[in-house]
Amino acid sequence: MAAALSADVEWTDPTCPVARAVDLVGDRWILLIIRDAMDGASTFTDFHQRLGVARNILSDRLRRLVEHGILSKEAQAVGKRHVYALTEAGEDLFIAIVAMRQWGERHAFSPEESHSSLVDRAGEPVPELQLPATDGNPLTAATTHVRKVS
Amino acid sequence: MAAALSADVEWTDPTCPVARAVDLVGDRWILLIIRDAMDGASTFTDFHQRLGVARNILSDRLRRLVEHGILSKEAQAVGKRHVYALTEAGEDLFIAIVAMRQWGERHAFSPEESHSSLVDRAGEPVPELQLPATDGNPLTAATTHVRKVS
DNA sequence: CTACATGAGTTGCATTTTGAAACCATTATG
DNA sequence: CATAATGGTTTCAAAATGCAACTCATGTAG
Repeated sequence: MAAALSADVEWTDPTCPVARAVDLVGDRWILLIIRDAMDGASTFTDFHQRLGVARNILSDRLRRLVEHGILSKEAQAVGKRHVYALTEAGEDLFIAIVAMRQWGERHAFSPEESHSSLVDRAGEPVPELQLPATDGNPLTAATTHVRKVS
Repeated sequence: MAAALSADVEWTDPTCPVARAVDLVGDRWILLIIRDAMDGASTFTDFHQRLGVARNILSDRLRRLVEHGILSKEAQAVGKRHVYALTEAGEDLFIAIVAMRQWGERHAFSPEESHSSLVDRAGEPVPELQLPATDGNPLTAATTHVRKVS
């Protein structure tokens, strides 16, 4: 498990993994870039067309993601020049994106609105994430706490 | 499951739950506010001291979170005046925050750095989130895809 | 070979958002 | 009564964002 970061980052809160994650990927466009990368987008134009983000901003975000080891950028010999691909660290954001998606499905749509959904290869809906304790009941914010570093 | 939103939002991508979630909570300070709310922060001063965010920005984010039904704001009779608390929709972000935390633990720390950790009431570390398919293997971006709305 | 199109950006501003500091209004507290 | 704490708002400078236009390299049709 290599570190995702080669460039130096000014951490908001150096001992908190949530804060470090937010420093790296807690940006509106970055999260949507990763969503689209997981859905098959791979070139600058892919991302630009899907997101409708300004080109300079897209350029900046792609560069930062490559610097931080979340995307890789490879030159292709023929045809399309550059291909962005998720690194292992980028692929590993899958659970986080799914968590966002499932929260959005539950809380950002009214009952009569329809939305896209995530399905497996058989076309079956992906199940809901949960965090079972050893006793089987789901853990929540109320049943857990942060143990600060010593 | 009531909708989280009372105020109108300009959705970046109205049919995508990830995009709607990002529109509501995909902001650096918002995610850290929710983290701290889950860790016991409840007043303006709590959040300000923990985050070190500018007061006007904090004020704006708290207002937006209340507008969108993620936090509630209640006046207290005696002592501290206002108390912010997570609504049901806010509590339900627990899994998403944990996903961010676990990704951060895996990819934003070098081996020799230490970080805070999330433990249950018994002091046991919270297990890693995963998304098992019906066959038992974890689902990934490669084994799932987005089915667009019809 | 020339003209045009495509991909992947960069540059130059105008607008927006952010951040820091100061200010303000209401309770408490000595 | 003077002072402090709480929960903000205002002001203004600096940074980030967004849009349009420009660049530059390759590929493609005539």
